[in-house]
Order: sequence, then structure tokens, then C-alpha cells
Amino acid sequence: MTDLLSVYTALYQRFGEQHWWPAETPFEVCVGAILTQSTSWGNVEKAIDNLKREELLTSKAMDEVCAKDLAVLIRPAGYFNSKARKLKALTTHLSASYGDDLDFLFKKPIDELREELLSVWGIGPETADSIILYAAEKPSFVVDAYTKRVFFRLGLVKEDIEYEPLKRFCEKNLPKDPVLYNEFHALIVRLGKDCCRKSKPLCKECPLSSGCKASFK
DNA sequence: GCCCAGGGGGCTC
DNA sequence: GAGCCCCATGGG
Repeated sequence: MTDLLSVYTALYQRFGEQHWWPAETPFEVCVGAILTQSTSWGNVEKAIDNLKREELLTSKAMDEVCAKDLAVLIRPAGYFNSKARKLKALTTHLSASYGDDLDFLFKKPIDELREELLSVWGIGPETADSIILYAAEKPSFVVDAYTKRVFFRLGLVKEDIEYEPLKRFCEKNLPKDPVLYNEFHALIVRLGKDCCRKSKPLCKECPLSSGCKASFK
């Protein structure tokens, strides 16, 4: 049993609470989860502000605008044409199956909910898990490139481990607690932003430096 | 100028 | 199933 909790504790003691997800509603979390795909959060905030200003941050309102108009508003988040299509795919699904009410979708058990989210065009594993954890507040661990990099440098997983095995590894070694999952993922991202970046060794102040096996390449 | 960011889809072999 | 390519803005 890998002691992931001690990794969590070290990060929590160093960085404290991260207050994720920064959104006012579950639907805003879903939108942010799509917009932040391969994009820094700062750019996503600009796009979210535009949507808020136009009062488009509800499933119904967003479903009623065309992808082209949506793309103009989310431009700062990058990949705006693809992301506009993805947002529309989500709202089309919510409208057709749930009358634009996320609560109905979120009543489903995690496995069923995850399968359904993955069936929506533009929602892959990380986006689905982010929605389940941060919007539905159910325990589905979110892993990402940072998680892989940090855990590889700690010697816990292989460098080329894939999404699902990495997710299973995390869930197997942690209590099934959505609050813990929430904070842990946010802390890993925080660590990634602070010092565990690509092509850069962990900094000397890194709370995990004692166990780090980074090759510093 | 270069690298990278809170990924995912599509295509080829 | 692995290995590419495409999508695109903005900060460091």
C-alpha cells in the first residue's frame, strides 16, 4: 500500500486549502472543465467572464446560441471553435435528456454518470472526472499530466502510465472521500504550477523533494 | 523567439 | 493499440 496520504499531507501543510472549483454553479464547473482543456486557467476566466456578461452560463441559454457566436465569446480560452462545439454537444445532451437540469444527471451512480459523460463528444476522461468530482461532488479521482509527472518523479508509477491505471492507483491508495479527492488534485496542480513543471527539476523548497527521484532532464 | 498551459478527437498503420 | 496531427490564445 503506497502511502499517498503522506504525500497529500505534505502538500496540504505546504500550500493549504486550494478552494476548488472556482465557480458559482455546477454548470459553470462543467463549462470551465471543457474550457480549461490544455489551457491555463487565467485564459479560461476571461472566457467565463464573457459568458457571464452575456448571461449564457445556464444550460438552456447556452443551448440557444449558435456555436459560432459562442466561439467569439470564448476566444481567449483558445481552441475556441472546437470548444464551442464541445459546449454545444454538452448542452444539447442536457436539453434533450434532462430538460437542462444537471441535478437529474447527477443523481446517477458514479459509473453510470461517467459512462454517460464520456459518451458526449468533447468530454474525455479528465473532463468527465472533473465534472463528477467538482460539479456533482462525487468521489471520482481526477488525474492529469501533473499527477503523472509528480508520481513518476516520486517513483510511484511508470512514466508512461495511462489515464485509467493512474486513476485506479490513486483511488486504491486513498479513502473514497470527495473532499480529499477535491483537495488532493488541486494541490497537485498547485505543485505543478509552482515548481514541478515540464523540463524543470523540483525546486529546493518542494515539499516532496526528499522522496523525489526526478531525473532533472 | 520559445515553451507551456487544470485534453480530446481523428486519422493512419 | 500506439503514434501522430490538429485545434489556438496568452503569459512567462
